[in-house]
Amino acid sequence: MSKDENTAEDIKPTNFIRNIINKDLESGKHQSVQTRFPPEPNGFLHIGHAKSICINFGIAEDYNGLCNLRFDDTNPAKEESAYAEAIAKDIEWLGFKWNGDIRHSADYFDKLFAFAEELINKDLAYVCELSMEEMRSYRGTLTEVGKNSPHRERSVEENLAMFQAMKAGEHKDGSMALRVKIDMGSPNINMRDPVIYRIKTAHHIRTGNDWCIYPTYDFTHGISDAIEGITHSLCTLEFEDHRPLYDWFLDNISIDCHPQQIEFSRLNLEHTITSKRKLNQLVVDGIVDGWDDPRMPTISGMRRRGYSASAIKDFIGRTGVTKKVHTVEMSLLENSVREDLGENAPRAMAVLNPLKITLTNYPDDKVESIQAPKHPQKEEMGKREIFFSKEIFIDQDDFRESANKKYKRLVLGKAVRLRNAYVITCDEIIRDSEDNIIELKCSYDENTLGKNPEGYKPKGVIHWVSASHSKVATIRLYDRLFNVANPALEDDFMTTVNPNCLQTIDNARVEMSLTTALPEAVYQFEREGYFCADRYQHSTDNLVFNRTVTLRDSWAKIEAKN
RNA sequence: UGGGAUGUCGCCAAGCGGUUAAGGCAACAGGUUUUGAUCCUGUCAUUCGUAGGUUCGAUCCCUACCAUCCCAGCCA
Repeated sequence: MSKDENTAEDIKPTNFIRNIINKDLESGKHQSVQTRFPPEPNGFLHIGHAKSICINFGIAEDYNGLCNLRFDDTNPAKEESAYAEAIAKDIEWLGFKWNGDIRHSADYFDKLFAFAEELINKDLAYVCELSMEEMRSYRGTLTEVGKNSPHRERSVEENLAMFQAMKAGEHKDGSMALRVKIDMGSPNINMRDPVIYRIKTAHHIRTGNDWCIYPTYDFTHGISDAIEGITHSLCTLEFEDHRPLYDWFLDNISIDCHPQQIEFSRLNLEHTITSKRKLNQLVVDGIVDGWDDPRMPTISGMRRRGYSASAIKDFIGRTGVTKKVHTVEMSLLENSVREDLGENAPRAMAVLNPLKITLTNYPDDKVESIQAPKHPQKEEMGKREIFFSKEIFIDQDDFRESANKKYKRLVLGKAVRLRNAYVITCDEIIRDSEDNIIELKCSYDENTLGKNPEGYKPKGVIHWVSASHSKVATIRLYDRLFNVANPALEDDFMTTVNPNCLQTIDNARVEMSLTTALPEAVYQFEREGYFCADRYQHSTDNLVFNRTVTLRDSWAKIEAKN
């Protein structure tokens, strides 16, 4: 089949990892695929994790394989159960299902300890009493080889006894560590006798106070993969240098599974930051309201913003999988969000900055009910009821006293179409004592409901809301969190925070159909953008909508040019 | 200056010795439109980091150079 015979649905993602898997399946190296997603429960998942999730779970799905969720909980000092719970929820929300129960590296602590003893028995590991500072100086530098620890030649028996003593809590934190005996002269610093167990008196979220020694990531990760029968261990580029160590452990312990570690590049997004430390700083410093603030690039933040799981997954799919360090433009994410919401979000009208209009020729007490489509292209989505009356609100931006032909909205003396309703003409401007426009007197053309007026053409279409049949709502307009494309490159990323990343409007007016909006429901407010009823603060009595993303705005471009 | 990686359009990204160098996003120019939205049409790399080489033929192979990223936690 040639490329242009493919429909969009037929196009399966292709990338270097899938190519490797395809070969492994063809060659018979593997009969099935087993991946894993191994987050450390020390923070919330962000857009970068979403990529890893999509790769690991996505490959498992597409190859009819399985993907485990395993918390990489080897550092109790940093980990919290609350994070683990939030992470699991985020993955479920994204729509992925892990294989069996949630795993934990801690589940393998006993096995890991036994493997460490095996290495000692093989004279491949030793207890080292060098302080951290000493160990650093013994390690050498990038260009100078390291030198052997004075404790490197302890007897197996002594090492075994000391390791047991470490485990028994007979030594202070940091006073000694179990190291593996590889090569202090290796050009790869990771191979210069890395530590595999350290003494750390801390309460662990899974094992409580059972242990006072904990295995390091390098020792734990590959072995955990092997225990779980992982075929392809997919991780990010910074672990490339660790691969020789990953392989060394599996080659030197008694285990009959040797997963292949494959590294891909992290996802970087313009105008955002994906460093747990920095995201945490935004939370702690009160720049945002929490890890799930709609401005945060966390999964839960994007969810609260109104981004759907499918939009996020679509975006990840569009960014591809390579080993090239890259930074993706925000417009790609916004495109995925708009595409999804444009298709699925019901329409409604909301006036952000109300300007009152009185229709002088409309009966005082008349109220008309109009059935408006929920989606202009999808009739099957049904209708909603809107109300028309003598007093209405339009947006302040949709009126000008005078304007050139390019301005397709309401102008004094000119006509405009009210979306889903009549054509009106502006007759008079009412001002307050300070010369501010506070009201417009207009006349409506009663023969224009659902049909074009005779003898003249309105300039455009604007949205509106009935004064009597609308509700006040709080609307939060979000903008990018950072003003520069790559805040991580700045000396102090905090100085690039966009002071206007949130604008709150509390006197917006929304049509009545929105009073039944459920939290997390996303609507298109016509001509404005997509808005999501806040997951936590929105209710029938207190309407709160977060702007997910604006509509594309070619008018803004035209205006900017002039 | 050691080791590991990467360099194809503004941003992503296919390509795997013979292609008119896919596609998406962005941008630009038109058309439709009761959302300046959507939708539709068109334009957008004689060139693949640079320089040599191998070959009838190179983005794909070789060599050198250049640029960028990662590594000196008892973090992951």
